[in-house]
Amino acid sequence: MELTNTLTMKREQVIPHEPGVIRMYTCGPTVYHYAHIGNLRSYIMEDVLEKFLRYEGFRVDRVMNITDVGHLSSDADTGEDKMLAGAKREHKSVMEIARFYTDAFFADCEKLNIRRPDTVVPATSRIADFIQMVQTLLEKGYAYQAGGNVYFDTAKLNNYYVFGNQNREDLAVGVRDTVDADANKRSKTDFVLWFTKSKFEDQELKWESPWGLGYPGWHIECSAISVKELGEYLDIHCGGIDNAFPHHTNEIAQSEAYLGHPWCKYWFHVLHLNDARGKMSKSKGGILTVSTLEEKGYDPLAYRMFCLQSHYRKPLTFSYESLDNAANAYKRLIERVAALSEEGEPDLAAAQPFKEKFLAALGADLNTSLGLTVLYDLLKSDLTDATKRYLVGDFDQVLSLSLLEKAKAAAKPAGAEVPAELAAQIETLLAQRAEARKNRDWPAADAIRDQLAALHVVVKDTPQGVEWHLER
RNA sequence: GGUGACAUAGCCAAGUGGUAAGGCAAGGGUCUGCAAAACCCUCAUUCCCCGGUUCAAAUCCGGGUGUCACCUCCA
Repeated sequence: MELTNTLTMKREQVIPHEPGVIRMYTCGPTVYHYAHIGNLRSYIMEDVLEKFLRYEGFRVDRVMNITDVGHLSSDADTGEDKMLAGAKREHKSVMEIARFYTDAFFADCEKLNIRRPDTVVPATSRIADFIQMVQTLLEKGYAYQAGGNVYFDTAKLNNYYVFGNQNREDLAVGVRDTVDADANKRSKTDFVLWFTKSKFEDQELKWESPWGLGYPGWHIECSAISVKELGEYLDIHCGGIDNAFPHHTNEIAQSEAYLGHPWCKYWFHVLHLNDARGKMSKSKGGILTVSTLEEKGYDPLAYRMFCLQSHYRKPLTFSYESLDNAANAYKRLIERVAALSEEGEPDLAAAQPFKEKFLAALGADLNTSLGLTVLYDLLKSDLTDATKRYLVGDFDQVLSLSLLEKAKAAAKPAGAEVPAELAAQIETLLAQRAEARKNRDWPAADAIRDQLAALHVVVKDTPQGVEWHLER
């Protein structure tokens, strides 16, 4: 398949280091708060990428870290550790917070059909590896100690700014005056590998190291975990676009200095979900979570549909109007699938051209919007229902919209999940309505239908008789 | 100030030189006591603006405008 590689800003054919195997790393969440739906957009698109690569026949080894320590809200003394701030806010220990929000994150992922990566590594479980990597960087001359901390020396690199055409001078000029400089740094772009001089006296989590009691910088974990779990050559590194600089830039600096050779070939960055005010972010507040959507009556998978309708390389603006579009489209899609007969055997030969179109759509820089169009084309085609169902299931391995499952649930006989008491009430009302209709007492019949509607019962008068089902 | 991305109907969106996919919404129709559902039909002479290249441009080039992001922690 082809992907836009942020490193080159070009669409490139993905050719893994080892044929047939894709090694994929994803920056996981910092677990100090609930993930918002903007965060989740990235994870949805990465999930589609992973599943599509599998669909194409690759073995995909995927690793994700969980940032549960040392993620500073700024690089200077005014900063605060996010984990610590979360713990303080909720009067819990840092580890309690980490566990709680890690679980919450994966619960949200499950609702969105995001597959949990094979390997999930909390940063705090790999401190020894971080120390070893920092040690090696010091030995190789890429790091220095100052003011009690260990810093990466970006001046040792020929090409530090790997994404885009920025240069040191421009960044120096552009620095915002609200950001305090760290006097220990030899140059502005240097970053901390290991802290011993904690700015936070009450920092809970500290570990012994050759440089004293302290904790890791926030870039080292991804490099160390990735190299250990996936080896010296990484194929695809994923993350939100905001991580390109400085986080991914620093990861590349560390990893390549440590390994002594190029490290990761493809960088997959998902652009942001914005709202009317701009980027949705935890630090700005006013975030939307999966729970928020559920409370408003949306199926989380309607949000997945919303994301799939758009391209990962484009900023997406969230609005309830757009989400309603997607939710309607999703609902109607399920209805169309539910209407397909389950009889017969699929005609695989007839299905093949659609599979190829789907492969071509997703293979072209993960064009999920076009992939969805292939799905609509197939539903409109003159294929047999069995073949259509087969293709829907096949595509859904990648799209993960639970189309067949939802369709099956939608097709369940009326009353299947209705408590007996309610069912009896409904039956009584239906009988009364039938009587009223028989007597051509339309106002009474409509009034009863309104009563049923209040119970979330939708009534249909078909030539075969009266049908009803619960509102979804 | 620097860097980058994006700009297609009411909304989401495809399209990468050959004459504007698809979805949602909307309007009309069939069906219905009326609805709902389903089905059928309609819905961008035009792709932010101005120039240029070309037989041909939404697509390429030049110049504008606008929006967003990054250069602090963020997916």
